[in-house]
Amino acid sequence: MNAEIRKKIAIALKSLYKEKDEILSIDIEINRTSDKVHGDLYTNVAMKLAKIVKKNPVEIAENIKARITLDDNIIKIEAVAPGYINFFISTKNKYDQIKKILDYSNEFVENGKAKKNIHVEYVSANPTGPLHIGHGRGMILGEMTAKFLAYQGHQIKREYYVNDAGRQIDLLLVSVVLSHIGKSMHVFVDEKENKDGHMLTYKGSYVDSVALSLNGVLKEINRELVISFLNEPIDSLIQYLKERDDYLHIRKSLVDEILDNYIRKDLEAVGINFDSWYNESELYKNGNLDEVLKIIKDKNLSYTKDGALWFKNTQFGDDKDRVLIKTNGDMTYFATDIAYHVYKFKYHDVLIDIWGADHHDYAQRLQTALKALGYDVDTRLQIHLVQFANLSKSGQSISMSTRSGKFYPIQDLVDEIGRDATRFFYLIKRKEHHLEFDIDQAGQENKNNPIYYIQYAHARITKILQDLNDREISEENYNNLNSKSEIEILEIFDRHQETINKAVFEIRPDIITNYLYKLSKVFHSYYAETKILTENVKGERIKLLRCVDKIILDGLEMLDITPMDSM
RNA sequence: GCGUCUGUAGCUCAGUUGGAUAGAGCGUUAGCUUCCGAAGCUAAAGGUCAGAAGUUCGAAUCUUCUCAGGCGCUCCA
Repeated sequence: MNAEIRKKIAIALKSLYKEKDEILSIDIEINRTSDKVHGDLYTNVAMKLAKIVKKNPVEIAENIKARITLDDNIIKIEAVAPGYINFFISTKNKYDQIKKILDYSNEFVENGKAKKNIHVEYVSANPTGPLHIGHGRGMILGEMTAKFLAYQGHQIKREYYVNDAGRQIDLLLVSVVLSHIGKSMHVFVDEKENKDGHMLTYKGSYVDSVALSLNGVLKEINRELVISFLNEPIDSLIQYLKERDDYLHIRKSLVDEILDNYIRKDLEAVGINFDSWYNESELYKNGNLDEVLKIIKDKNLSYTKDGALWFKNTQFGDDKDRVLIKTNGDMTYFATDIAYHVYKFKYHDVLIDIWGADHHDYAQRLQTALKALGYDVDTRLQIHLVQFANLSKSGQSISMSTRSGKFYPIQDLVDEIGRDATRFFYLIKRKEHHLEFDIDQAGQENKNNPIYYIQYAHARITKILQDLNDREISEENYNNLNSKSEIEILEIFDRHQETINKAVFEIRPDIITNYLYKLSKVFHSYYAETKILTENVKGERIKLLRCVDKIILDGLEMLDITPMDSM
């Protein structure tokens, strides 16, 4: 409808101001009125024009109005102060929405738009323990990003980057070794000195189970020798482990154990899927890392100082230069991440990283480095930062640390409130906003819980359609759909297409959660005031319900949430 | 201190590209079951859109400053 009106106005403008390009190129906005008194749609184009042609906006509005003819759809036009042009749309047009919605399917592909090969990386939590609720938001938003991009018609690869070669793995390894020799609670001297109470080793109870599973792999480790390292800084023990012939084998077993028994299961519980898993250690093996470091050196983007290799970040506006290779020879994440992205660039048009907002600074650093290496970062790399979720339970905010073992596993959340509520609540707000996630509310089975409320709408409709059986249904007479809530529902229908499209193209699942909630609200209201299964069931009402149900089902499918026919 | 995200009702949030009188839910208060699922519905009260200035015919929306909160500012990841 908007497009039709826009076209009519454009024609009117052309006849009014044929010679002026400035006017003809003006963006004609058609919006929904906030009050029915003003009709259904309005445009402010006359007020915009007033500035250009220096005339009274109401007069302009009148002129435009005079050049637009009424038809089946537009039954009345008015030009009012301070310059709005209001359009009154026929009920016939509104009822056409019902057919459109019943014919609709989740298809969004815009013709003529270039389809790209896009790599989406998300979660990528260190394989050092179970995933917890702090990972939840990035997990689900990552999955939705990939899904919506696929809806847009792009070719998507969803990848989990496994940091299987960094220091965290070595620290976890030490923790497991300690458990293996029965010294789980040991605290190293450098941990004791750590004033902020920062643990180096992992203290979660899962460490003991992992140690148990790795019993065979660890059996060659000499208990007495390990104990002799306990009164030294932790790096002495790490050094010893790294020098062992079986180090790589042990490390791989450890990472596999964590991935297979924890992370993959956690992801499965929430319904997160990956096409591929890429190991950081690959970058060492296949020479990508060395290659990138060589290019950096050749381009004179690095220098050596204090025994470390530094990237010249300050040349590109950063506060300070950043270390690539530490004095002890270890790579920083910065170095391996550059190599990983260079690798990804080889095979994909666009890279998307879904990261926590705490990586903001780091994101810029990485972009700077890749730009310096000559990549078109502005068009080919998007780093989506996801703000933190503050989860609370019983009024208490939950804080977490994998290291100290104090965390709330995502598995527990799923067990408690279910997979679908978990997904829904993480999606309720746009990623740029902080999210308050009240676990008590998400677990409730009443109207306080939006996902429950939406599911309930679907269940009620399902029940009615089931009970319909052999009842007599009258032919649809859409003119009867004129109660307050029926009109309201029709208006929500009218917004359907643009809402879903906006959600998909702006990658905003929150728009869908919101829309479904509003629709459900009006539906429940309608349900309470109108009895559907009367003696002679009105066909138009059944059509209306089918539409509501279809929108809910389509929406839930987009969010990968399972509808419940009964609850 | 610097960077960044945020600030709308007691709480959690919508608010379309700047448009007409600022919108929900929770909570509070008052009501609604011979009837399709009351796991629900209706209504009332509740606002200096953090504050100030600016741009504009018009600002919750744009600009600047101030204040408050989250996150980051390691040879951590």
